[in-house]
Amino acid sequence: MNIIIKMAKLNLQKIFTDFTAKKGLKHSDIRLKILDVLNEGQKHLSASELFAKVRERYPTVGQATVYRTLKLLCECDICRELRTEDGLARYEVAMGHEHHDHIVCLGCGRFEEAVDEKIEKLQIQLAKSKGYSLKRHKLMLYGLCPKCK
Amino acid sequence: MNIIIKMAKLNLQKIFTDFTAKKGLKHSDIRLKILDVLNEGQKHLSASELFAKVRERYPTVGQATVYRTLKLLCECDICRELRTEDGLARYEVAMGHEHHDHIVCLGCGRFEEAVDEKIEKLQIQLAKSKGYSLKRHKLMLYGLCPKCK
DNA sequence: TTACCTGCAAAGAATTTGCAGGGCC
DNA sequence: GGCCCTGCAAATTCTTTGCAGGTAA
Repeated sequence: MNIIIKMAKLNLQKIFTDFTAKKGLKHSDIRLKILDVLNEGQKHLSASELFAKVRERYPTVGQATVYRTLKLLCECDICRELRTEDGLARYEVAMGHEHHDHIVCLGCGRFEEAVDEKIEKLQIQLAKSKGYSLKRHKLMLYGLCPKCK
Repeated sequence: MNIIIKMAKLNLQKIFTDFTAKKGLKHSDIRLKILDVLNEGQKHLSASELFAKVRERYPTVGQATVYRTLKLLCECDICRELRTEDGLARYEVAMGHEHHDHIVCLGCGRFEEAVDEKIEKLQIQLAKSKGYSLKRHKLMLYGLCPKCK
């Protein structure tokens, strides 16, 4: 394993462990395993997809544990939840990655990341003009990709 | 009823009727009633909230019909579906209203509309830079409102 | 020992589907 | 008359909860 990935992984594990400890929870290997699988796998996994991947490697893990762990991971901002149009909650590791938004092809369902600094800044101003202090945002762009146009 | 609202209502009804006719569906008063209730009520109703409102006025309507009608209304772009963080699908009449995005207070849950022309334009460019032609987008801003700051 | 952790199964919640009677064209 | 429409209830799907045995501290 690439040394940088390994360090990132250890780092996330430490952040997670510290978070659960501070919350008064006990140490759990299974939670860390679930974090690993989420971190190594493809992005935008739904809970049940993640559950399937976890089961491949750790066949005894129950799906309630996966749901409970995802909740904790979101609570400490290691991971974030996307609500897609299919109504499923999807998850991605957010910490240690640059912030990004998403662009989805309406033709083939292809899903990629996108970000524009100017838009980010304007969002802060827009919130401010309404009297809000912006904490975060979600932007989804829907269109047709080069192949589907 | 204000004459302008009345005309807008008739207009939406006509668009909807034309759409269902073109789709080979038959005329249905109930669908139009559901559209009216959605159009007159407060924004961002969930399917079950809409169902409750419809039932107040038309006690025999089944909730399956409300769900089916919402699907149709979204298909023809009269209404749009918002996926909020609570996992519920919420609906608002989009046609005949200016496009807008939403800003949500993380403190009290307050929900208002927001829009910025520059952001809109930059989104189109951002999509273009990825090779996509933008059809639509969803932007949600999360922050603290003046009262909750 | 006290609480948390976990898998399992059951419960819940939101939404969809099947069906049978009724209505539009 | 044929096909769509509708309410009802059952089925599905995703997610949460309760429980009983196990485990960290």
